[in-house]
Amino acid sequence: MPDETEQRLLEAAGRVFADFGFKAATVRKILEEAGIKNIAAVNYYFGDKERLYEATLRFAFQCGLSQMPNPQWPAGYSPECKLREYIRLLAQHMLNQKHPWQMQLLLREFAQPSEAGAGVVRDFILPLNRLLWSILHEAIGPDVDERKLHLIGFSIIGQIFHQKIGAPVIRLVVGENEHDGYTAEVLAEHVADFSLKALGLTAPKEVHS
Amino acid sequence: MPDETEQRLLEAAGRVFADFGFKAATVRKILEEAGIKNIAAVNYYFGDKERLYEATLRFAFQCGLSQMPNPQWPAGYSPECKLREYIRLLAQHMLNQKHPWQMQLLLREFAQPSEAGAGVVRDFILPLNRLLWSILHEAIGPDVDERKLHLIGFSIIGQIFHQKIGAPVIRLVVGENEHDGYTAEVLAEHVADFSLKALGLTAPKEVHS
DNA sequence: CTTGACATAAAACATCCGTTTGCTACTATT
DNA sequence: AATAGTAGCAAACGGATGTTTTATGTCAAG
Repeated sequence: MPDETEQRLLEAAGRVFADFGFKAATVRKILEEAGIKNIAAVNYYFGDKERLYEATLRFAFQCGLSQMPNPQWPAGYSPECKLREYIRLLAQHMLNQKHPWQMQLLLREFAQPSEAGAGVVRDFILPLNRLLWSILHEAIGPDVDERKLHLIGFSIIGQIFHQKIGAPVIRLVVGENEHDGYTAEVLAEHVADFSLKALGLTAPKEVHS
Repeated sequence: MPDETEQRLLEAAGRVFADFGFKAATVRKILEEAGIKNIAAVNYYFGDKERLYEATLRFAFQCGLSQMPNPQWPAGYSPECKLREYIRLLAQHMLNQKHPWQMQLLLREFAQPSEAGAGVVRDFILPLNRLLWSILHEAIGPDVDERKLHLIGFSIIGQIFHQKIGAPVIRLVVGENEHDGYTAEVLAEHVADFSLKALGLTAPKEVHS
């Protein structure tokens, strides 16, 4: 089956690239991970290693990340609820990812965008920010400096990203025991509480706790 | 001069390791960067590439990061001011670093701790967190869940780390023009305002803006 | 049945990388 | 002056890696 091997190649490449980075990931390791004995498969299907990487990036984007929120809320939905839900969606999407390598790969490009990934990352990050900005705009009011709006957005996203990117170190700092309790739901609720209060918004659903 | 070359080797290794990561950084590239023609210098002074990496990590830590705050405030200093100052110190230290590769190297270990760097990173991150926790403890009161305290700390640190780690993407998102205005002072003030309000603390120095 | 395109397999190639080795120059000690 | 230790240098080695080439199998169209 022709395209089946190509698919396995992409998934295996995703895992290996995510684990080791572009340079440290070897073609032979990817092939072994994919269970393919044909050493020339990468060059046969993708030309060379670099184009395999680009394809893997695009694959990770289409497969797991373009399905992100873009939720359609009913008219009259309060901005507070929208914001809380946005945070919950983002946290769940980043932390409960079924295929962890997809997010790992994107985070690699996030910290050090390669030429290949700059466009892809921007296509993923920018809409995420635009949506958040529109919510914030609605929540705070129209008379806010645009730069302030951006900074608030980064403050919110930064809290979530930090929990994802820094997870290994955070685990060391608080101990495995406590860190196991850092589920997406717990983190989302904390970030939402923290951020909503920072914006001076009444926090809905704060009955419990 | 013997130790001079060793020093140049360490600094060059720092830059190259920070730029390319451990695997992609080659010994020959480091030597070229250091202006050393002796190909065996790395092995001569450090044994092998890996021990050079460890030494570089330790060097980066001692040279630029152990000088971080640990400030001694006068008695009676309000927790609000302490917190605001802590944020400003951390932001300045992370963003205004004279030798960018030091922070870059640490951030690499932050996202993907190697065996060599786990201890070093923890020695750098943990005291930072302990100090912040003590401030928060003082600011909020003794009757706060410890886990909540940790989460608040990560929310604050996460905002700053995100601005550092994600700088390339953030620059793409908001444009170079606006991003050039994201100085350490501006970011610190925003993060402090945001976080202090989230904690329900009165924000000092908020007269301007 | 033959042909030709496609997929797999395995060997081979050229390059790069970390490391080792042998050598030379210099310096301080005896 | 002779010796030992240190530092720099360049060639070379062994191994890994990306890629190319050649050979083999598969299968549908003519």
